[in-house]
Amino acid sequence: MYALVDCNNFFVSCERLFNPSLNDRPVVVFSGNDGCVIARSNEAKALGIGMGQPAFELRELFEREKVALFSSNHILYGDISRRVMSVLSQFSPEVEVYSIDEAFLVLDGITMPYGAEVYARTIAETVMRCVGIPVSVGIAPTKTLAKIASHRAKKIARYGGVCHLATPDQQAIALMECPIGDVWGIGRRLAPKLLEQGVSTAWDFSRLPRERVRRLYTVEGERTWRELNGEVCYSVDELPASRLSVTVSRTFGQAVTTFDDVYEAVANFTSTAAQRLRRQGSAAGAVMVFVKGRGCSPGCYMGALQCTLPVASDSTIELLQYARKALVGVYRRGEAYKKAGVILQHIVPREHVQLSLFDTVDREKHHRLMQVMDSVNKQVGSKVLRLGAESGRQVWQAQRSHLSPCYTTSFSDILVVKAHEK
DNA sequence: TCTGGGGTCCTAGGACCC
DNA sequence: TCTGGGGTCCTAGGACCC
Repeated sequence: MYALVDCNNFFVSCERLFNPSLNDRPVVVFSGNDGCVIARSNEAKALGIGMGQPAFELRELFEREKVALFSSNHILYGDISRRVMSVLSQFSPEVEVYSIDEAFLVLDGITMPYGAEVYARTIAETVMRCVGIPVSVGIAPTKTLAKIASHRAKKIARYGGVCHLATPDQQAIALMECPIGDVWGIGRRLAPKLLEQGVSTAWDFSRLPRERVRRLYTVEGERTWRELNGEVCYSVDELPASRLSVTVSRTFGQAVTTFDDVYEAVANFTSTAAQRLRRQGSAAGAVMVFVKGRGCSPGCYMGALQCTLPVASDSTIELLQYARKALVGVYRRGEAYKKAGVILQHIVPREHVQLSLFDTVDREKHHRLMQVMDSVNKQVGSKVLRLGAESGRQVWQAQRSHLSPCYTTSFSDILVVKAHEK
């Protein structure tokens, strides 16, 4: 039995946590550069604001309805997420952190004297009391069904935030009421295709012959089919798998033209990516740099170039040398750039790095230096120690006009409670 | 004019080996 | 008309997730 715990309107809930005046008001959180809406309060959803909708389309509505606007504050959301996950780990020895706002819990073998539903309510109440974030809980025999259950927990008021699909009858009803496009694993492409064939609900899909599903929608489609029919195909992964690639990319706050400015951005991205690489104990065998010009395709310049390292590395210094080479290859004078990114590829565990007879780099020295940088930055603040190439005019930095304070991670941002004197 | 960022898996087809 | 059998690796494209 699996429980899916899903935070309600997570980014908005994080903003509300330290700013209760936002309760009952429409609130939205923007993507990077304040470009799109990526989180909405229920009040904002009711106004018809869509997920991913561009901000410029909504300017009038924001004004008229007095919508509270926020730039993404991922430092805050990440910290609150860790707290939620830490509370959840008290309720099951097997927890899979599936995303920043969701986790699967294995409930098998847990003593639940009042049953799974009461247990789920206790989970939700505890998260609310300890962290202050509202969550919905769905319980079912497979992850895909648990997803549907949590959906219902959120959508249907009488469930009060908890939905347990315990019996085959309850599961069948839930499937019949679940539009095919809402099924985990059926996306934007497959849903219209299935609708054309008269498959409009999860139930319809689960009734298709298995061989046909396999033939038309490959093994992934078949797994979804089996999960809907109660057969476990996806188990819980407690340890996050080591990444096969690490990407850091950003849209610039304004168009950037000079090589030095683009390089400064690439240096920052490489540094962040390399730090993520070291955190998982890996080294990368190749660096890819891509840039995108201003405007829309076609006609907008796009370039990407990969550089292979002679020996896989996790050193920011070394990776940046190759990133620079790649950038030199794709950079075109006179072009105005709106976005750039760095992708670390051919990732291997650090201890499995294939050495080279002709290697001239003192890897031990690099490694010790990176360790010092990482530990200092962890204690004192990210990028306090950095490469010179990362500092400069910072003209590429994103627009973030509606950023909230880092209430929980920065001393200067901690809320001050004032005592009013009479 | 203005539209995010970060991932994974699967398949088909081409190129190659014996 | 008939034309072996078995494999690997790589890439592009398509699909999905949050």
